[in-house]
Amino acid sequence: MTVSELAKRAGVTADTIRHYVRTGLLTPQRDPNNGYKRFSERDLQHLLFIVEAKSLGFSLQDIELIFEQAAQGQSPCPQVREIMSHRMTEVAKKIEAMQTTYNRMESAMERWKTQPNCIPTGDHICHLIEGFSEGGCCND
Amino acid sequence: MTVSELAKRAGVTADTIRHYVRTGLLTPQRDPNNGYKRFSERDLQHLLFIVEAKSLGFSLQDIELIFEQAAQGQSPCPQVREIMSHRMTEVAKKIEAMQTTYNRMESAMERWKTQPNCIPTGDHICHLIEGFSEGGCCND
DNA sequence: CTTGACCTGTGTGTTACACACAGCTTTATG
DNA sequence: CATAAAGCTGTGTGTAACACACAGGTCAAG
Repeated sequence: MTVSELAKRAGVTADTIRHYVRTGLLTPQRDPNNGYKRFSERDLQHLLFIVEAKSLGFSLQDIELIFEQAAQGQSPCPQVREIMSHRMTEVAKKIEAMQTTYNRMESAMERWKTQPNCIPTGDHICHLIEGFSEGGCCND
Repeated sequence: MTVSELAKRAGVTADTIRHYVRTGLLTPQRDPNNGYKRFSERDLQHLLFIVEAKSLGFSLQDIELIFEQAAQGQSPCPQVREIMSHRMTEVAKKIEAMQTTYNRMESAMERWKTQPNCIPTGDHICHLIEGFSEGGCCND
């Protein structure tokens, strides 16, 4: 398989695959004629694994670790469980942070409805943002 | 002010400030004696603006745009409103995607409780992940 | 054989900083 | 005053996971 054939079969872009090859997650052979990457069925299997693991929140580094474990004939399952709980708390934190930001954005938008545009005076840049926490407005 | 003094007054790290300087968001003078960055009160004001805008979901590029507008004496407010609504849909999408991932993670963890560890056979890498969507288990 | 369409590998850009590191400053001490 | 330790500085580079640009190679049609 070439890069684009593999990409089509796995539902990812060719660039994604190239990225995985560059970082060593996939190790295709090379066509001696033109230097093109040549992928096997096993490579496809690995790629599908990557896609699924990513959808479960694993990072590419996590996945590389799992591959290494498995390549040594060792069960990656204990690591998988451990990494997963790490990632879960991480993701939870990120969601919370983004939600906090989103809430701030909503309340800003709400307040801005009643605030006019203002011209920078040199003392301030944009009253919509500046002193938003304190509730100031350019016409106060 | 030096970098670290400014950092302390704004509650950010010195590296953050150095980053803003490198990208042109802050433009301190230089101490002719030692080449150190020298910040003014106006720089502090700009930095505080950056911090606040970031907490409202603006990117550094957005903020640079706002600075440019204001520097030309034009009101950045219309742009600010427009960018904000862009960013809000972006953030909402991200939150949704992460929430989806999180839900998948939760259900994976739940299912894994009853699944034993398995040893890679060459046909598979980790049954916990592989075929998770189909509900397979290494002992099926 | 040539034209055009498509595909390839490699190099670089993206976001918002954190870290490493050699060298300069400042402070404490003798 | 000399010196050594502690701290601070600027610059260079690394991070995650790709996307994009681009010069050149490949393939089918004519």
